Amino acid sequence: MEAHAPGRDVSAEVAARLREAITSGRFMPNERLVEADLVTFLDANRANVRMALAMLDQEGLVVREPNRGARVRLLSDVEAIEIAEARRAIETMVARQAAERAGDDDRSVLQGIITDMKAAVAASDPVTYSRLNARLHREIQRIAANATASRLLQTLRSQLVRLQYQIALFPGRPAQSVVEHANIVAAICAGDGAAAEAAMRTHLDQVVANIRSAVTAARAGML
Amino acid sequence: MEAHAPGRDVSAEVAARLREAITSGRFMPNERLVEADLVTFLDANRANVRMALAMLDQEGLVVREPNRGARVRLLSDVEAIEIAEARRAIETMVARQAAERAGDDDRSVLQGIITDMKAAVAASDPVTYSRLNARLHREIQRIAANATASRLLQTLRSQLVRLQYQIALFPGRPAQSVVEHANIVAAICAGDGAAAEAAMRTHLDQVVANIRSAVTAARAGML
DNA sequence: ATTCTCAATATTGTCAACAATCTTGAGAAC
DNA sequence: GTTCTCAAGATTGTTGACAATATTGAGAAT
Repeated sequence: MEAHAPGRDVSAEVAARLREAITSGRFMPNERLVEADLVTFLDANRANVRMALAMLDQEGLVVREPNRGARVRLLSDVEAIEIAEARRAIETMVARQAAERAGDDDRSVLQGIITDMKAAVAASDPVTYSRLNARLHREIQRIAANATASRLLQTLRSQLVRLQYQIALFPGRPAQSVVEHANIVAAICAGDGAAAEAAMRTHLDQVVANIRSAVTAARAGML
Repeated sequence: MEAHAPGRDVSAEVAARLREAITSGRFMPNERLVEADLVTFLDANRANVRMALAMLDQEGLVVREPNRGARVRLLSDVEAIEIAEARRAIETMVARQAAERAGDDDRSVLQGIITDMKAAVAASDPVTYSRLNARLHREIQRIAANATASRLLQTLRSQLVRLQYQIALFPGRPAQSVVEHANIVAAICAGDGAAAEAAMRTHLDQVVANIRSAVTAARAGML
């Protein structure tokens, strides 16, 4: 009857490590993921590696072909845009729910992030800004308290990390983005669900447009 | 250099069979999924059964606990509603895209389904109606040509099949539903994306409301 | 030089045995 | 009668060997 150690699910943990490796760029898109190599890299046995690959396949981060192994999934242009559009559809709903459910402490957290964002923009610090950006979206999800939506958003976003990086570095993008974020926070703090949804949509319209630019730039061989 | 048989992925196929078994009600929510039993039921080896369970866990149809095996996931009330809300967010977008992309042949297909729906309602045939309902939503997805959204919708809907059944049998529901569907189709055929999105939202607002009723009814022990 | 063949290698897929953990039920202790 | 103990059985987790398939590269044929 002891407090029993977590008893973590090994294959899920292996999958988490592999996910992190892929999203952090340790493996490139289309790169082969050879099971034997992953066994040593992830410090796991082959059965768990295979299960992890199956999960990440289901998740859309990896593609498997029978008898030919797994590769990091390479997104086509249209897939990248589709994913960004799906994210927009879900996250606008989340913004509305956050506005309906935010408490006083939640509001001050959000406003604090906006303050830090403005400082980061003033200091021309895109790395810090990118981190605050991620944190703001996470906080909004937490406030919305919609676990299903959060799960969907996490998988959608993990498929786009590489592009997100490039977008955050678009010249002038943070300066514009911080205004959009401030509008979202203002609407949430006012408890105005419709306004929060609209502000989030405006923001994510920009993100979708930027991804369109990014993929056409990539197609033109500029990356 | 021959045309090489598909070379189907066995674990994916096993997962598909198990998914079908769960969504069709062969296994009840919370029912234990013992690996040895699944080996005989699915005619597969344990390695593939375990991979299938991992995939369906990732998909949200199954829950696994370390050293305690897998069960059919039992949705809580809030989870069921969250899933319906997420579906609404995605499918309204799909309706808009379908309106923007529908061709003449697409329009006639959709209108044909509406005609059949009216006939099914007139004949008080909820089973046929339910089938047409599923078919209409599938056709709209096909027309929208958004593979990512279709994939998300498929997994979301698979988690709700049991509830969907009950809702289709709500007295008077088909008669109301057919009007909503006709409005969606009219907007799509008119190429009016905004109207299609609004009509789909109206329709799915009803679905969400019905799921709220269904879960509260279930909680009251009426099912 | 190019293409073809095919054996050697690399890699994935399957399987069964074993280990680790959990669950059950009969009997002991109270 | 109820609770506790713990051994037997049931189930999940891990490992290694083997089979099946794909890839590679050197040499043959043209």
